[in-house]
Amino acid sequence: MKILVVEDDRVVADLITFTVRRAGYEAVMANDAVSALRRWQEDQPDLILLDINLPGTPELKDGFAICRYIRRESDLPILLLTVRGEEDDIVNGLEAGADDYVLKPFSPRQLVARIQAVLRRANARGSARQATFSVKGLDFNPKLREVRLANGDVAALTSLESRLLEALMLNEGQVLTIDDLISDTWGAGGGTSEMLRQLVRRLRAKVEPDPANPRYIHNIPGLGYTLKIS
Amino acid sequence: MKILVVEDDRVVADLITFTVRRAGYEAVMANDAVSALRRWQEDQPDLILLDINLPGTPELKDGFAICRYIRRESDLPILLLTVRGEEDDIVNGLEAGADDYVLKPFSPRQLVARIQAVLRRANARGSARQATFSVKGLDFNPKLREVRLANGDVAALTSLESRLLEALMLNEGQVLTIDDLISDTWGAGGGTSEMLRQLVRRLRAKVEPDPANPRYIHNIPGLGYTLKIS
DNA sequence: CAGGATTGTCACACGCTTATCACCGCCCTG
DNA sequence: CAGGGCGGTGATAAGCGTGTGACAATCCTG
Repeated sequence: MKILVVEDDRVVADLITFTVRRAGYEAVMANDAVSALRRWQEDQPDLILLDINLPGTPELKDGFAICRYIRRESDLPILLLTVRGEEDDIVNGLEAGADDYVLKPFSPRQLVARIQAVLRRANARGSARQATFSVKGLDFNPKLREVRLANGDVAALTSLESRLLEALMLNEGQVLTIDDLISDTWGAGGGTSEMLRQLVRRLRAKVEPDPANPRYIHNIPGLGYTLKIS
Repeated sequence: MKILVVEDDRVVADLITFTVRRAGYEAVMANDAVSALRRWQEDQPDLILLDINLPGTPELKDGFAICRYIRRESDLPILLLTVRGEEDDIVNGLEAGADDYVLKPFSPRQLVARIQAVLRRANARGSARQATFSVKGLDFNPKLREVRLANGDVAALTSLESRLLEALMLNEGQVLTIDDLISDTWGAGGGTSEMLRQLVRRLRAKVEPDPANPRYIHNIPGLGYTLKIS
């Protein structure tokens, strides 16, 4: 179990990492918003301890933004660190998608208890949901970023390909517009339609038995793409 | 947005309904398991606030049973009300299919925040369901822009064909004038009657078993077209 | 630093969609 | 019966969206 600790105050951060490590978790640290997102993507933690008050760039002003961003991308459990008395922070944070909160200052035992509770909850939630999407003939494991094709072959996807396929599989049978797919894959205002076309092409090359006659990823001219069988 | 509040303690129940109503939701109350299921079926709420400790019949001993039952039947979001300290309840409830939990006693704002969070998540999940028109022998999915014919064939429609068919299906049995159809398909002041004739022709070619003797799309001379069977 | 994988950019060709023109048959009416 | 409105049919060309190939830029890794 890996925990990402996002906290700008070095002293508090060290205290937290010490605590969680003693409780048997692996700890990764980040001291501002940007490095937090970076660590999140690279280290793939199982839980995030997120300080609300963060120094950061204007567009990622505070922890709420990170909260929302991460919540859009995954169902990773997020535990907020808030200062006692700031109830607005708690409400805002929960609205932004956080799972629970811990008041600073906190006792180590309390912190560990919350972490365990949230992890257990996420576990219950996740076991109900499927960790691996599968459409007929296509098994997709987003964590490993692998698809098992109908013929048994396993194809490794790149990060972008994986995101695109996940977006398509989450909405199997319904049409996603170009803009939807772009923001799902690159984030808000990230990519262009040209980039999407290339990405679709590359994903098809890995996933479709005959990329020229797609069986899964179909284009709806003027609208976007959809994932369906045959 | 309608919320079903299942809570046996009259005082707590009143407090909850007061809170959710002030937040702009409609509230329906049930004070035991049986009436909860009854309200669930009759009032078709959008979310259920479910107290775990309920007095009830043996086979519906507690909230978990209701949780499982409702979860089997629908994907209605369920928010548990649990007493602080009973952590087992939370885990059991989440495993039984609940979406989230709120600890009693709770602050009104926290309750509302949780409700909004759960609704947002359910909304993202449920938008996957597709609306599909169907007239006898014709199944039309406007999102995918495809029709399944009586013989099982699936025909892909173009953007304009899809709009025309949608207009016709929305007004099945009624006569739509040329101008109505033009503005429905091309927008205000967009097309000509000649263009409509061509479009009808192409749509018939895809949808009618015998385009020369239309079974679905009929012309009413001097008026326009109508969609009806045989 | 080299080399590969990943990702972004450009250019082009094909195919489908759609608009427009032309023609024919039908019904109605003067 | 002639003529005109109306609707069905065919063919054609313009236009756009999409697929594709090649290449450059970037990131990551040994």
